[in-house]
Amino acid sequence: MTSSAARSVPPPTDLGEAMARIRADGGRITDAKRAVAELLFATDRALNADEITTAVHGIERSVLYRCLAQFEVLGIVEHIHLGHGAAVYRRRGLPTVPVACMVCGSAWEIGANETQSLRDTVLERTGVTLDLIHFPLTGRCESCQEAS
Amino acid sequence: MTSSAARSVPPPTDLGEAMARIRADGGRITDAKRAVAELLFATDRALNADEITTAVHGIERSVLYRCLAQFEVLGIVEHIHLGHGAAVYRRRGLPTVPVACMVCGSAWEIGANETQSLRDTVLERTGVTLDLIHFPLTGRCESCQEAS
DNA sequence: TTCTTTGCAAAATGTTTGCAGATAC
DNA sequence: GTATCTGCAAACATTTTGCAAAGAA
Repeated sequence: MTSSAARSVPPPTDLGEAMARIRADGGRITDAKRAVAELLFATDRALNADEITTAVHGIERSVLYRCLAQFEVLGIVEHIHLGHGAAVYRRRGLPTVPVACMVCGSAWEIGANETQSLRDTVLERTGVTLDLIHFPLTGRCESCQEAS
Repeated sequence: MTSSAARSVPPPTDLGEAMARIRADGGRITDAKRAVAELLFATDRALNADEITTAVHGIERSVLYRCLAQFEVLGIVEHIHLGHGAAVYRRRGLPTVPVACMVCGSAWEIGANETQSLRDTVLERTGVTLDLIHFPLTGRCESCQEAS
């Protein structure tokens, strides 16, 4: 495996392209990888390691993390820290960014295009090209805001 | 200690007001609390537990975390997860939000006022009132962007 | 056949908790 | 005097690592 550049590569358009990318990098297609990839390509929801482990019927934890790490390096998946707990994983290329309430933990998504003006501002001020994926946009949801 | 509402309370304007707030809540002013609070009020930089421990000359780790937790409940400090490592803590009321490069870990700040249009959009779309403090705005800095 | 992957156990990290004795007020 | 705080040790949750055996191409 020739660990490559991750986020610079475009996301794969489908499961087949994802598998091909693993092969092209010298990786092998195993039951574990196929199952995890199929799961993540079958939904737009971001899943945590527990959820994936359950869905993939008892894949070993370290194996799961290693598959996900490989997928991330290859630009196939990305992970998000929604809050203080476990990270969640989703396939790359989804056009939304996460929004989370830091009080109750509820999560939403908004279109990445809606963040354009902030991205312009931050690029100008800091040189940072935002992706807004690794961590959610954080605040308080309506009910938690009222409750305070 | 009558654990109160945290983020809803305005930040204390200075160290004295912070100490008064602890007292008012039934807390005691100890050497540890005074030292940690003085440190955080003496700088605008967000510090992690290691840095605070060093600066406060060997305060016990669990005591430090308990002080910080109490300060957060009282609206005196806030913590930020800049990346995958330890959280950083700063006094509340600073008018900036963190921006971080997820590749190299470098961090910047931008004025909270510069995020107004995003805050309007997210409030309208999701009902979430953003604070953008708990997690940084994430992306790739200029050099990491070029390197990819 | 060769290099990658698995499965298990153990480590690492950062933070939290339980508890007995010390301390603030 | 009494509730809060400290200091220590142990637990905790999530993720990472080392290694020998199994598996993919």
